[in-house]
Amino acid sequence: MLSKKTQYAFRALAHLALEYGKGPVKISSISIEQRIPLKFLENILVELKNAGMLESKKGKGGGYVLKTSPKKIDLATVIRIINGPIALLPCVSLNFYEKCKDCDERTCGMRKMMLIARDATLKVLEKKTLEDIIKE
Amino acid sequence: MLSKKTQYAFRALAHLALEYGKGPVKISSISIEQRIPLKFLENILVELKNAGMLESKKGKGGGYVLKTSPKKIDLATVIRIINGPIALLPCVSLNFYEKCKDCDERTCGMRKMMLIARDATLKVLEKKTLEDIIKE
DNA sequence: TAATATCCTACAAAATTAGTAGGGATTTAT
DNA sequence: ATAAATCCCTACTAATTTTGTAGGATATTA
Repeated sequence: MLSKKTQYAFRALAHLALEYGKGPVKISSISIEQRIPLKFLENILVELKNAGMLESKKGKGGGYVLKTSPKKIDLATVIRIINGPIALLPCVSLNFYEKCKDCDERTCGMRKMMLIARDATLKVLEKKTLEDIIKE
Repeated sequence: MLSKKTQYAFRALAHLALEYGKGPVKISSISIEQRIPLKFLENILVELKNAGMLESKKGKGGGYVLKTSPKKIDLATVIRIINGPIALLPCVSLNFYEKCKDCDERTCGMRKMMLIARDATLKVLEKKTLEDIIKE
C-alpha cells in the first residue's frame, strides 16, 4: 500500500498539474486546499524538488511549479521518490535492488513470479501520468 | 513490499509444497531448514491454518500439511492472509476496501489509475501458485 | 529593511513489524 | 497412566517505519 505521505504527494502534484503554466503555487495554499499538514507537506515538496520533479521560487510571488508537463510525469516515478520500491521483493526491484541471502537467483521460483508481477504493475504505472489523474 | 513475515510464509509454504503427500512436517524442521525463527514461524503457520490453508496434527509424528494441492494455492491468497491488501490504495482494494475521505469515487482520477494497476497485478498473483514457485 | 516564502536540521509521537517468553492443550507411544 | 512430542494461545518487548512538529536559516521581492 502507498503511504499517506505518498498519497499527499499525489494530491499536491495533481494540484500543481491543474495550475501548470499559471505560475508558482505556495505550499500554504496547497496545504489548505488539499488538507495536508503544512510542515509535512514542506518535506514532501522538497523531496520532489530534490528529485528534479519540481522547481521552486522563494519570496513573494514564489512557490512551486512542475518542472515538466503533467503528461511527462509518470506515476511510477512519483512512487519511487516518495514511497520507495514498487516491486514486492528487494531482489526484483529495478531501482532499489538488494540481493536476497539464501536463494539462488537463477533458479528461485519465488523471484520468477515476483518479476512477472512487477512487470505487470510497472507496465501500468510507467505509462500513466499526472495528466491521466487530473483529466476528468 | 512484502513484509519479512510474508517472505517467511512463502518459504514455509514452498517447503510444505515440496513435501506435499508425504505426511506432516514439524514446525521445528521447517524453522531449521528454512532459517526462520521458531516462535515467529509458529505464529505464521497458525495464521495460515486459521485461514484454511493448512491442516495440523499434534503429538509425535504430527506437524503441518497443505490442505490442498500446491496447484490450487495462489499467491494472492497467501499475500492477503499474511501481508494484507494487494491494491495500492484502500479505496481500490477488493478484500480490504475502505472509502477515502475527500474524493468522489466516480470521478477520482487517482482511483481510476490505481484500479488499473491493481487489476494488472492481480491478474498475475491470482494465476500463479505454489506449484509455480517450486517447479524448477 | 521588512515581509514573504522556501529550506534545513532535529526531534517526537504513533503505528507497524519482528520477534520472544512461557506455559496450556492434544496426541502418540510406552 | 505417564511421559514425550507437538501444536496452540496469550501476552509482552524491541526495533523500525511512518507521521508528523518545532524553530529557525536562507533567499527573494518590494
